[in-house]
Amino acid sequence: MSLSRLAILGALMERPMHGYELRKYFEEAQGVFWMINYGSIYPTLKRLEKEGLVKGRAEPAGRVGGRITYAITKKGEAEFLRTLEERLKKEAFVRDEFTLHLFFLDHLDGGTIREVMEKKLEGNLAVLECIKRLDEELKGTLPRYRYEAVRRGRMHLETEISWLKSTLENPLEV
Amino acid sequence: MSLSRLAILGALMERPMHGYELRKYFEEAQGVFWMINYGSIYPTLKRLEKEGLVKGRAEPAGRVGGRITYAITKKGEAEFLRTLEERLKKEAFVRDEFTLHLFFLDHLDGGTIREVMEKKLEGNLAVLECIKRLDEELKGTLPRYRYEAVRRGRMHLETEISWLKSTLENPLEV
DNA sequence: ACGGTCATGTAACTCGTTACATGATTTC
DNA sequence: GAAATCATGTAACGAGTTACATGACCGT
Repeated sequence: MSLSRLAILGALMERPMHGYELRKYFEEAQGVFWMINYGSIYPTLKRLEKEGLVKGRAEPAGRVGGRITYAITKKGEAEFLRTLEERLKKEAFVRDEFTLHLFFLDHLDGGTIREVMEKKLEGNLAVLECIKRLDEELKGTLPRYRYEAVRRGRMHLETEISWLKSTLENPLEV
Repeated sequence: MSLSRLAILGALMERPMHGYELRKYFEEAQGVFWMINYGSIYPTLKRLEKEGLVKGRAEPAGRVGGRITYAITKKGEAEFLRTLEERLKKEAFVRDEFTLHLFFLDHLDGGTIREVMEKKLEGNLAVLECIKRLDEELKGTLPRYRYEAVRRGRMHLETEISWLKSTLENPLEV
């Protein structure tokens, strides 16, 4: 099962939603970490419904062009739990794009490298602020592992920032 | 330009290689962080050659089924540098699969969660050992940013391990 | 009456993975 | 001479992104 399918089922485990709402949900709940496009949402919902994992109903009923709210079915719940466990158990190889870029960075000139690093640092500091706010706001209200996800994200961001700073402090001697 | 294309060009910036050798190169140089499949290598090499970014020659010449060694061209070098810079400059959104899983972890039972976390911890500790060895072996011999890539990988691994440990120490009270 | 945002959808495309097929060369 | 590894390739598939198209509803 694809990540998008799992993500949608997972969101619907919480409450029924329509397509547009799913997008909002991911933007608000974890937009910093993970996102899904409309181009994935609607086809995936259709397919999930055909397989009986979710059930859609027009709401308000009969309105043309109105929204379709999808709820997860019993079968969908079982499938979600099974898949989540399965995915967690098989070690996923993480292809880190930035690490690959880093391996080739020596080919670029010092000025470009510095510029890129500074921009990354800036971006990461902004995201960190965002996560800290999330953390403050949501502390205590979140389920255990949802909070752990935020904490983990924050820790990795802080590590990245610390690495960027130490790298910037020791510029490449030419 | 796709990641695979960039990766292949980047490897060929170092020295000419044939397909099989490229795979070995990534396994040895950065297998912990990044990998490429044969299913990507050969078609990509062909396409790169058609575009004049690399040049292949049979070696030893004329042998049937023998290897084809590819070297990067001037055009390829220019394209590689341009693309690397371009990619670095546009902020890439990182879709972290494990974070998504984490957001849904509360749906699983405590035993399964513990099992998964322990396995992750074990796996990460093994990879850390591997990176530490790399670090020791290669310290001083690596170009600046290639070494930074290793150091960064190590730092993030240590962060992940520390997060896993602290999470395991505070089991979910049921 | 206009702009914004709510809301659904499709088509074309790129990318990458997996599995398979083939055969040469080396090593024991 | 058998097994391992070197070496190249293809076909089918699955997943995700981007861009586009359409139209309703709401506030000012």
